[in-house]
Amino acid sequence: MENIKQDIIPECELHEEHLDLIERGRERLPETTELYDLSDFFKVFGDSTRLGILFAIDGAPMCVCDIAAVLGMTKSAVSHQLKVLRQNRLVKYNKVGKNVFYELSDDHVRDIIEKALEHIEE
Amino acid sequence: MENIKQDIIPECELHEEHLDLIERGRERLPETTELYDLSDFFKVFGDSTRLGILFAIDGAPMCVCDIAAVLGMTKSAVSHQLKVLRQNRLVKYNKVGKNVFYELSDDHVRDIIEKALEHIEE
DNA sequence: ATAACGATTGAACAACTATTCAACTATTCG
DNA sequence: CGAATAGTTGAATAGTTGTTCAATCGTTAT
Repeated sequence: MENIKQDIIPECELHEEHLDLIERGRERLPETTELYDLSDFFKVFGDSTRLGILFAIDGAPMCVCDIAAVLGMTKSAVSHQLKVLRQNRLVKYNKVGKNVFYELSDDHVRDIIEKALEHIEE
Repeated sequence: MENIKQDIIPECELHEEHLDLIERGRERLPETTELYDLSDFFKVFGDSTRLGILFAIDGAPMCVCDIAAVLGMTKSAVSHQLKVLRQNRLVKYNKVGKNVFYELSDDHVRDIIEKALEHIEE
């Protein structure tokens, strides 16, 4: 019975010829931790609820209740996602009485979303 | 027995006062489909394997086998992620004999990643 | 033809994520 | 104080996602 071909770290016939190509490819890779930070950052934008929140508060700070009203969601669901946005420093907040008003932390956020929209609308 | 307070679409005491705020928030929201397209787009970047592929092939086209060697992964795993990148038009490919060479589809991709890196490195 | 190789694919499984529900904190107001 | 309101949080659940494994497709070479 034959040894089943395992797919581990592969070397194709061009491997020897491509050794320097592979080496240069490896050099272009950021460090593992940076790669993870970067993908984590994008993950935050990869959810329509969180994006919705960012669009909603872009321009005028809003309280959780109003954000929830805009999106048609529960306060709880919105609050959970606001926590993610807070942890990633995409929003800042301001407590006034019983209400907490959220706004975009800076213009960077807007920039990134606009770049993506440009790419999509092609 | 009391009616348990449900959290449905909420109206806080400021609701009346905030009606126009909420209305303007709603106007800032893109259409639902656009919001989904946008978050789907970001989801593609929200995975370190896919980002790794994009960095690896940035500058020089590479075959699947070599990309796998750079990342230390199986061809299968890489191929699955290349499929996602293809479907989102972030890479284009070129078949040469038995090999398939992948490269970035345009400079937009680089731009978006750089913007994000700027934000992270703060 | 048939064997070998690069790449792709579908199914299965494990890990992760978003929403819901219920309980809880903090602030205001009677 | 006690009741009401805004918001947060943890646990549970349902849905999604990434990798592995095995099989398959397409091209090249014998």
